[in-house]
Amino acid sequence: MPELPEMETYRRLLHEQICGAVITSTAVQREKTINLPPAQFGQLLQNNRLTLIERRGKHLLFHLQSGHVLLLHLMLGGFLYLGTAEDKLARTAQVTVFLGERVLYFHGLRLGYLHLLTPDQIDEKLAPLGPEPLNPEFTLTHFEKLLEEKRGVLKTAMVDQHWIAGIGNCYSDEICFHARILPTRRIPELTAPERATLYHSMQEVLAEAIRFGGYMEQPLYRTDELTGGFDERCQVYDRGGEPCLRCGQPIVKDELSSRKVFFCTHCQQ
DNA sequence: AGAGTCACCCGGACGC
DNA sequence: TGCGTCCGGGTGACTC
Repeated sequence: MPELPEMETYRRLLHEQICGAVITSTAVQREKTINLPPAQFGQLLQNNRLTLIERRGKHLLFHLQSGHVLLLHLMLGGFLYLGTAEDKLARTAQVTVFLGERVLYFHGLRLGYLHLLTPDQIDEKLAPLGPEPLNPEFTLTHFEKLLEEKRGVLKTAMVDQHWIAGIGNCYSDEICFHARILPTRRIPELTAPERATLYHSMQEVLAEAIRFGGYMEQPLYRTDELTGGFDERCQVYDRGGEPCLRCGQPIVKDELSSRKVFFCTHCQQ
C-alpha cells in the first residue's frame, strides 16, 4: 500500500505537473470520501488555485490559494491518475478534480479520504504524527532517543505513525532486511551498532525507493516512467518462499500482530 | 505502555 | 460467463 516513497513520488510529479493550476470543477462519486456536502466541497474548490503540494507521512496536502488544504490519505489500494476527460482509467473514480483540460482522478479510496480542511484543522489532524525519517533534523541521535523510549517489537514500532511517520508494512520489512536485523526483535535488545545500522538502512532504503518511484502499480499519467520502478527492487516484501536475493535461502512469511512480515532467517539476526 | 481485537470498506481473488 | 463469498490492510477506538 502507498507509503512514504510512493506519496513522495506523487508529490514530486504533481508539483511539476499541476502546481499553479486552477480547479474548474469537481465530481464526487463516493460522498464518504469527502468531509463536506458535495455542493459545498465543489463550491469551495471551484476557481481555487493549487499553490503548493506537500507530503507529511503518508498524507498528501494540496494547498489552495484560499488557505484551505485538501488532505489526501490513500489508505489501502488508493491511487491517483492525472489525465484528461478522454485519457482516463476504465474504473470509477471516487473523486474527480478538473483543472481545465487536465483531470486528476482519485481511485480506490475505499477507506482512504480527501478532506477539505482549514490550516488549523490540518495542524490538529497531523499533530500526532511522528517525525519525518528523511527530514535532515531526524539524525541518528534523534533516532536513538526514540528507540530508548520504545520497548516493543521492532516492526510494530516502525509501522506506528505516531513514532515515525511514513513507514508501512513493505518498507519496514525492506529496511530490516537491509539492516540484517530481524523485524521480530525487541527494541531494548538491539545493540548500539544495530541501532546505527537501522538508522542508515532507513535512510538508504527510503531514498532508493523514492529514486525509483516507489512500488505503485499504476503510472500517475500516461507518459510517467518513474512511478512504480521500485516494484522489482523489493528484496523481501511479498516474496514468501522465494529465494533470498542475498543468500538463496527461502524468504520466510510470518504474521506479527495480525500483519504480514517477511524476512530471511539466514541473513537477518 | 504494549498487545489484542474490531470496525471501517470494496476490488479482486477464488470457488463452483 | 457469472454469481456468491472471503480476504486484505492502515488507522483509530477500545479493551485488558
